[in-house]
Order: sequence, then structure tokens, then C-alpha cells
Amino acid sequence: MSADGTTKADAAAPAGPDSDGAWERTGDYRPPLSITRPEILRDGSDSSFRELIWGLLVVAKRLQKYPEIFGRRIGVSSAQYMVLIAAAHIQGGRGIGIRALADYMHLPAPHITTTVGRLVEAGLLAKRRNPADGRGVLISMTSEGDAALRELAPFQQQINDVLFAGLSRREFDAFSAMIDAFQINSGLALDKAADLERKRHTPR
Amino acid sequence: MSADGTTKADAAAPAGPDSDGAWERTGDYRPPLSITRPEILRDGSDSSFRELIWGLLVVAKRLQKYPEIFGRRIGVSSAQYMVLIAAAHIQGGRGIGIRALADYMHLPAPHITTTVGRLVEAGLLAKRRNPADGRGVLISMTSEGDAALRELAPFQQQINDVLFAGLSRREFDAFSAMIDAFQINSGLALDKAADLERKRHTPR
DNA sequence: AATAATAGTTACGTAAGATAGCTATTTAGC
DNA sequence: GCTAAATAGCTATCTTACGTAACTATTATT
Repeated sequence: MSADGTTKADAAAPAGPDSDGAWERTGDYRPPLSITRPEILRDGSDSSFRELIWGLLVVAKRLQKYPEIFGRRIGVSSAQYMVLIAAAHIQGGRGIGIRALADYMHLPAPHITTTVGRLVEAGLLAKRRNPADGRGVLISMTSEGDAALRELAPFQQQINDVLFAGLSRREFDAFSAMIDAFQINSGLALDKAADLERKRHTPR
Repeated sequence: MSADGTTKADAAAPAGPDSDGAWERTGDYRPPLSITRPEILRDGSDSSFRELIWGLLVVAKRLQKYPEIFGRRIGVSSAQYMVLIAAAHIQGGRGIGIRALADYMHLPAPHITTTVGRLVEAGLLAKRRNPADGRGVLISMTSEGDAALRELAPFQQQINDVLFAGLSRREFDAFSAMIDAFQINSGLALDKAADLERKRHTPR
């Protein structure tokens, strides 16, 4: 299964003698291939792919820190900041429902309910019954919420300017296109994973 | 401060009449600019930037699910899987210390300690005192850990093949380069944020 | 009118990850 | 050589994210 010639069954155990300081570097552990597409492999190794994935995970974790930072600036938690921004994006003229927010954010509805509740307590969001559907509610920004975002903007601008420093418009567009494509692929890959898990657990 | 002509101070409040169903779409809320770089703005609007950021956050959240999925397959948590992979990457021939792992993963050392502890309990990692430095320990894969990764590999390959489906080698390389650059910028932006926060809280 | 579907809420559980304070060992200064 | 400082790691605790299950209230379906 390993693409290279070295089939070392027991490279896993702590290799070499630990009685003295001498160590052969030949014992370096090599994990199995994590991808098979020939366009990605290089000399039968997936190491450049692994590095990319690791880089992506590093970036992903960092990106999740921005909501935390921006939120702290206006006195709300990371999740609360995200909901606030999401509401700002899609509230439209009349407000937006919990379910629509949940879908937009790819989060379960109960999470939205509690988080919106806290933002309403804080006065940043307003919540009223949907006059057109008594089951639903309409969430919208308050002027306090708007003021918080406006107060935040200069801080945010300085940080985002650094985040995209040195990027030409052409590069920005290329980056956007790649992320769009990757967003699709990552969704398909998650579906694939769910598929495989289902097959495994219900092999009937 | 708003780049467009419409300076609507109170667009924040739920606009328009809610007594009937008639709604003017002119009341749509517009958040303040989140970036100022002219290469990014389009007609004075940051909406394409916001969309990119939102896409990045969606991708980021999805990426964080993969460790969870892969980990579940071999009976460990998301964080445990990440530590296992990290150890596999950098254990070298003799093993790796807690601090080095923590740095590699950009996580606080105590988190590594507890997570490694669970993986040792599970038999996937081995831990021994560093013979060259009595304070330190050396973490390395066990053959059980290696077996788990090998058992996981086919599953992982199918998913990763979907994740990068349709990507040519050239596109893969371009993507890698962009992520590398973005990794640097995101680090700098975090530094900038910490800077600004420090200045705010110690204005002396 | 009875039933199903939908919007939202409440309550609870798991786990990530940050912080503070501690012990043990090694290195540096006198 | 002995004391002080730095370093590696551990334990305990706290906050928060986010998922699931069970429930209520309203609207749509037949």
C-alpha cells in the first residue's frame, strides 16, 4: 500500500537504542498516504499535501480567533459576534428568522436561539414576533448594535488591511475563486464522509 | 465614514411599517466598511471582501470537522487525532517533547499534556523520560498507533480525493502558495490585533 | 376537525482550549 | 559548590462552543 519501496512494518515503535545518545535518523516515522490523486502526489509522497492541510488547519484556527477578538472589543463572545454579523448581513429590511440564520451559519437552531437571546439582553439585537407567521420571530439590528459595529470598524479595518496586505486585485479575485471552489469541494467531501460512515454502521 | 452617499443614521432599527405586509427594500441594513485597501473594495463596497471572509469561515469550520471524523473512525476525539498526527509528523526517530508539540500545534502545553495522556492510555502513543534531559519526555507512536493510522488511510484517501477533486497539479501548487502567504498574513494580523489591544488597555 | 409539519425554545451533555499555580530538573551566577 | 533562575511538564479549574433530545406554539394539510 505504501508507494515507496520501504515497507517498514515496525517503524512505529521508538526506534533505535536509547541507552546512549547515538541515533540513526533512518528510523523516522512515515505515516501512510492520506490521498491518492496523482496530481497531488510528488514522487509517491503525500508530504506536500500534508503540509497544505496542516497550513489550512493553522489558518482555520487563526481565522476562528478573529470573531473572538472583534467580539471582545464590543463586549460579546465569539459566537455572539458571529451571529451579530450574520444578522447584519441578511436581516434585510424587516429582519430574519432563527432558522434562516441557522442555515446561513451552518449551526443548529438552538445555538442561534440562545445566542440571539444574549444579544437581545445586551441590546444589540431586537426580536419581535413575525406578524406574518405567529410561530416565527424577526431578528434585526438595534441602533445600539449598529453603533457597536461602527465603533468597531476602525479597529477591524487596520487588522483586515494587514490580513490582505500585498494582495493585488487580481490575486484577491483568484483567491476568492479558489475559496469558492474549495467551499464546494469541502462540502462534498463531508457528504462523502457521512456516506462512508453510514455504510460502515449499517452494512445491511 | 460610509463610502456611499447614503448616510442613514438610523437604518439600524427595524425599518418601515410592520402594521401591514408592505415593505420597502430600501431599508436594508448596511454594516460599516471592514477593510479600506482600494485593491479589495469594489465601487466603495466591501461586500466581496465580506463574502470571501464568510466563505473562509465556512471552510474553516468544515476543516475542523475532518479531525473529528477521522478521529471517530479510530476511536479518539478530534483533539486527540490532531495530536496523534502531529506526533506522527515530527516525532523523528527518537520522539518529541511536549513543548515542541505545543509549538507545532499552536496550542498551550497543558492541553498537549492531557491529550497525550489519553492517547497513551489508549495505547496509541508511547511516553518515556528523555534520557538526555530528566525534565523532559519523549512522545512517539506505538505500533498500535501506527496500525490505527494505516487502518484509517483508505477511508481518509477517499475523502481527501473528493476534497481535491478536479484540481490540476498547477492549481494545487497555486493554492498551496496562496495558503502559505495567507498563513503569514494571518499571523501578522493577529500580532497587529494584539498590539492594538495592548495599546488600548495600557494607554500610558 | 384531526393530523402533520414547522418555528422556536429549554435543558442537558461533551469537549476544546485558556489560565493559574504547582513540582521537578537543569543551567547560570557568585 | 551552592544558590537563584530558567525550563519542562503536570494538575485543576473555568469559560465557551456546539450538539442532541424533548417540548410548546402556531400554521398547513387532508
